[in-house]
Amino acid sequence: MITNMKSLKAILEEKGIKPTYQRLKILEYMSRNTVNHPTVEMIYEKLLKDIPTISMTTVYNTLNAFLEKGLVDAITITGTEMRYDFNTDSHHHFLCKRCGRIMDIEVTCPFSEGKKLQYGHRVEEVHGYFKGICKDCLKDVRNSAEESSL
Amino acid sequence: MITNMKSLKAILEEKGIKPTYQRLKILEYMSRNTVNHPTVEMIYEKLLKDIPTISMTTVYNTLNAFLEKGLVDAITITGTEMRYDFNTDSHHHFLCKRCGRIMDIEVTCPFSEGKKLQYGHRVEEVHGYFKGICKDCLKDVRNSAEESSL
DNA sequence: CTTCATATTTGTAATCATTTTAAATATGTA
DNA sequence: TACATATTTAAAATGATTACAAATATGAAG
Repeated sequence: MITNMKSLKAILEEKGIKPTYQRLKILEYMSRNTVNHPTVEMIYEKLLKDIPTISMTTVYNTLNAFLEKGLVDAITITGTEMRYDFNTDSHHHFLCKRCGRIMDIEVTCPFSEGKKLQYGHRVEEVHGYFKGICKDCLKDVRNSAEESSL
Repeated sequence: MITNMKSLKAILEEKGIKPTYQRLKILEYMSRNTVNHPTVEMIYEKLLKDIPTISMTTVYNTLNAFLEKGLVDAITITGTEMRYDFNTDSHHHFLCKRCGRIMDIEVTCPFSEGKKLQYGHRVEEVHGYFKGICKDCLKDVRNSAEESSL
């Protein structure tokens, strides 16, 4: 787990991205929030506390730069806004329709491998996700049902 | 393959959707265009020729109704606009970054089955897609390379 | 065939995520 | 210190989608 400023700086330099304060802070945020798959808005709102002058545009530009260099992945799963993922290792996601959380899912199969595609297309990206009701929400629903039947 | 007005009407009635002219035409379009995964715009532009008064809103409303009743699937793959699919059988997609075409992909594995998810979540939807360069575009690229080396 | 209630369609305006643009600011170098 | 370049910023533009309200169609009751 890489969380200190020094190695974040090294990561950016390695990718040929000038390590400005904003970029370091955005990368730091991403590296520390690997479970919530944040939106631009979420990142922006959080960084406002440290950098009161930061703009949405900077967050957008920075994430697009990170994306190009493979520092983050972009995931379109909610249908409304882009989610970003610091974990660029091959994995899939689960979106809970009730609480809205996005969780990582590990699946190994011809789909997640991608390469075995027989159609002659050159596969560059593999995206997989599920939608449904997450474990925790299922528990909540059960609890509510119990309450209402008292 | 269901393409005549009569059975389209039956499909709508079966789902409790009143078979208006617009809805029949939209369903007809969907049933006849199973390979291009159209946008709302594409459907709208085509139907304008038959129904000069049709509105975008009607196409949106109708597709949302179809979606709710499971007559079509919605796929978010380009990141910019929703694509609709008349084929609601479990399958995945390939988006060509060069020509923009979306092709059907058949894959059978734990991911496409969905059910085998070990995390305790209730899976209601399975979405999978690849991005890359399609077979035909790869050929084009090769041909261009040959030309430029003449 | 009229009247009325309801559903559908339509056009316009609003919304929301994202991109574009241009000015302001910061950075690095001569 | 001065200048060229990159970055950040705010504001405006864009584009897909939804909300809204008026117009139109539909279907049943008298």
